[in-house]
This record gives sequence, structure tokens and C-alpha cells, in this order.
Amino acid sequence: MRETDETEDQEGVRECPECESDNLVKDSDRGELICEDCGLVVEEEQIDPGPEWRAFNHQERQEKSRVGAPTTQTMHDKGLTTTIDWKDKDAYGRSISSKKRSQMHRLRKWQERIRTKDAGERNLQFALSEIDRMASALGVPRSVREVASVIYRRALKEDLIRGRSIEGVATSALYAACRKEGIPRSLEEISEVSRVERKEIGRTYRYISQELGLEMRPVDPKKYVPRFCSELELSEEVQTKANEIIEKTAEEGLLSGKSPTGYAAAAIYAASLLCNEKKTQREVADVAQVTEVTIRNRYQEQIEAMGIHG
DNA sequence: TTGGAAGCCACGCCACGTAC
DNA sequence: GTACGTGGCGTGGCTTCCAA
Repeated sequence: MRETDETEDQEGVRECPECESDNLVKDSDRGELICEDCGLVVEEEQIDPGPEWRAFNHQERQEKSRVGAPTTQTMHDKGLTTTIDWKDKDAYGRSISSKKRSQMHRLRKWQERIRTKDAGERNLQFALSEIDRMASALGVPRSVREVASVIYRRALKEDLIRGRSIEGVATSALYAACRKEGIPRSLEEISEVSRVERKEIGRTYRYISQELGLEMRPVDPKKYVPRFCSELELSEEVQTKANEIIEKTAEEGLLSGKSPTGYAAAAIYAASLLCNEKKTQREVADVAQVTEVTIRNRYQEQIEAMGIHG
């Protein structure tokens, strides 16, 4: 049974139109005013005056000082402003009258003007939508988009965008966020979903990471192993072996200065041979987006360091 | 598949010129 | 004198091309 409570007639017109009874109760959960005698819903879609959360004890009342939907860095207004969609339909999906349509058109126009009131806001709106688009194309989780958005906002605040393209800085922020969140994507992969060249992304990334003090550690080649192995349909055993090769050879100092994707690819190639699940250098190279020569060079160094004789 | 040669590119370092 | 921009040079990693 739903929780109901007695309500007072605030507007002076509170009686049931069906049975003319004034015995009306308010359903707080549904926001409805119901006639207790005949059961007719007298009013619906009442505005709930209470908070959007419920505090069950004193401590929660103290801590939850804010109500409403959670804010997000992935929207330029942090998702706080109202969005008026373009459907021209009411809450039930029915078309609205022409008078209402023109009213909604005016409201929508002013809403957009208010939401993006200056060049900075428009810049942020465009950049964040770019980050969202690229992140979707790369299939990275929401946390990466949030981090990328924070990095872009910082770059904008520090005036690092001046003289650079919005797309370039947005792409660099996403690249940095991927690395920061431990889901690295190579510059090649990033440039495939971006409108900016790889060279430009790399240059802008170096600049903003230096200026913002992002303190990026070199990417661990082991982070690429599960994804590459999955694309090559290799077993868990090969993954484990490849990780082992990377760990051991990196201890010897072989990794220093080398491309992590090439290094991971070579380890996977070596592991596939050792586990009798052989893949050609070309297959591995295609997945890792490096050349066969790179795999050969890294592979030779790795098997030498491991003391394996091919 | 493997190896070698040539070339490209990014980066660090240094010297030099210019503006303040 | 100092800060900054620019260009040359060397180095190392990587790619492309070709041959075996």
C-alpha cells in the first residue's frame, strides 16, 4: 500500500468533479491528488516540494547539502541547465498545438543563448562534444571522458588553447586521460578517430602535459597485451607468457626508449611461438599498428635477453 | 619470413640573432 | 644581461623498399 497523506485545499477549488466529495488525499510518491470516495485522480503531475533525496538520519541531513542530478564535467554547463528537446511533443509523446510550438521555439532559442553565452562557453561545448564523440568511437569508459573533460577545462583556464586548434587540444586531453586512467590508446588509434594529425596530437599533448604538470609515466606495454591478444584470438596462456617476457626483459633495461606498442607486439609474437599458437609477424603488426621490422627487432632483443634460442 | 639499406621524424643540444 | 625564437646538427627509433 502506498503512503498517502491528507492535504489542504490551497487554491480553494479542491473537490472531486465526479462525486463532488472534498475527501481528497495526496499521493506523494506519484504526485497525484486522489478522491478517497470514488478513487478518481483529480490532479496529476504535481510538483514535489520536497528534496530529491531522502535523509534517513541526522548525519545524512548534514552531509547532503545539495539535491538534484549529479553534475558532470563532460558537459560544458556541467549538466545543470535545462535541456529543451526538438521533438515538439508533450510528455505523452503527443504533438503540441501550433501556438505551443512557437512558444517552445522561442524558449528553446533563448535557452540556447543563455547556455552558451560567450565564446569560451561555445569553445567548451564544441570541445566536450568532440571528446564525447572520440571516446565513443574508441569505446573507452565514462571515467576517461570525465578526466579528459577536466584536463580540457584546465587547459582552457590556463589559456593554453590560444594559437592551437580546439580539436587538437581536445584530442590531446583524451589521449592524456586514456593514459592517466590506465587504458592507453596509441597516437595512431587516437588520430584515427580525430580530425587532427598524429603529429599535431603528439605536439599538443607534450605541451599541455608539461604546462599542466600532468606527470605522465611511460605506458606499460603489458596494458596492451589483453587487447592485442583478444583481437588475435590468442589464449590466456599466451597473454601470461607475453606479460612474463615483458616483465623479465624490461628488468634488463630493454624497454627504455622503445615504443610500448611495438614492445608488447614483439612479446605477444614470441609468446605465441612458445605456446604453439603461432601468429605471423604481419598479423601481430597489423593489430599493434607497427611494422613487421619493429616486431622482428624487439623480438630478437627479447629472446636474447630471455636466453631463448629460436 | 628474414635481413639490410636508405630515409623520415622527433627530440635534445647548441649557437646565433633579436628585442627589451 | 636576459629571455626568447630559430635553425643546424647528431642520435635513435621506426618505416619503406628490396632481395634472398
